[in-house]
Amino acid sequence: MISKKTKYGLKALTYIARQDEKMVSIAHIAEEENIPHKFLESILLLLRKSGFLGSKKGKGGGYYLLKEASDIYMTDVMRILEGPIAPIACVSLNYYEKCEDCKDETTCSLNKLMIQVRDANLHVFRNTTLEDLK
Amino acid sequence: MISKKTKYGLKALTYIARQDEKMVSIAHIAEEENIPHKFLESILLLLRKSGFLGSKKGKGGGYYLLKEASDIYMTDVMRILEGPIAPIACVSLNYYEKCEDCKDETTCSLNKLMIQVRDANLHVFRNTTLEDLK
DNA sequence: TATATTCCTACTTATCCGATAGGATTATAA
DNA sequence: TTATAATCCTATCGGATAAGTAGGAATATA
Repeated sequence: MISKKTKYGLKALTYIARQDEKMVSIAHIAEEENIPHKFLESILLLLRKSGFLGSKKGKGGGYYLLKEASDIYMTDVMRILEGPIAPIACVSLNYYEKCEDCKDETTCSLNKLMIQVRDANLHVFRNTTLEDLK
Repeated sequence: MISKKTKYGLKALTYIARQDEKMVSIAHIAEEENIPHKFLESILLLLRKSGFLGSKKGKGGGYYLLKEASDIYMTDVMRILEGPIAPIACVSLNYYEKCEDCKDETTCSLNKLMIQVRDANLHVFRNTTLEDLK
């Protein structure tokens, strides 16, 4: 199950993507999408620092997409918002960690299943961009 | 990411499935698979109450599979150990819950993506049984 | 100068995960 | 009968993480 952070983040990105060219404020998105204002603020800050969004301070300011929606892949967004796409760290491509209790990962009974799950999810996320959510 | 409960549960089930007919004790599995004894105890209790395992108390007792490994589907095991297979409750088949912040689920921008993820995972779990993990 | 925005750090609160404690119950076998 | 070895059961605990909040600093506009 994805976190609320991820859900809110995806909704906000979609909302911004729908407003071509225009700047969108946190307050506006929070209102329209029923997201707690301060929580959304921290999420958009993260998305800006991760290179998805640009921002403008001051009156009339807000957020905007730095790339075309069709160039923003769910693989990248999910990794920032939710973390690993793999169901377990020992088969993660981007967040790999050794399994503590396992003697040998390659012969672990879970290995094959976990890789299948990872790849199934990767397939979906690699073939979906923000454009598809609009 | 799956919980340790799920990981340990799957490993334990696999271990039991490998011992044809024989009873296996918590202590034995805990030792072999490097799982904390008391934690494993609670997991096996759950799996027994959920109908996957039978048990026998007292000296020489332990756990055993109630069905053939090839009849134990990952869909069922995962739902007990990990909960919903869907990435979000509002598209869950077995753990459905209404989305709070959403006006209309069917027109929600996340809906299609979440269903795709759900189905991708379902496909893997429906086509994997405990036999495949042995 | 008033106002509206983002930026930033820290904090709080609640929930869940992982693990443990301690004994009750039950079966085996010496 | 008794010692032993197992599951059964309920409760609890510490720490991490999730979700959300506070409060002001910085910046841009009109």
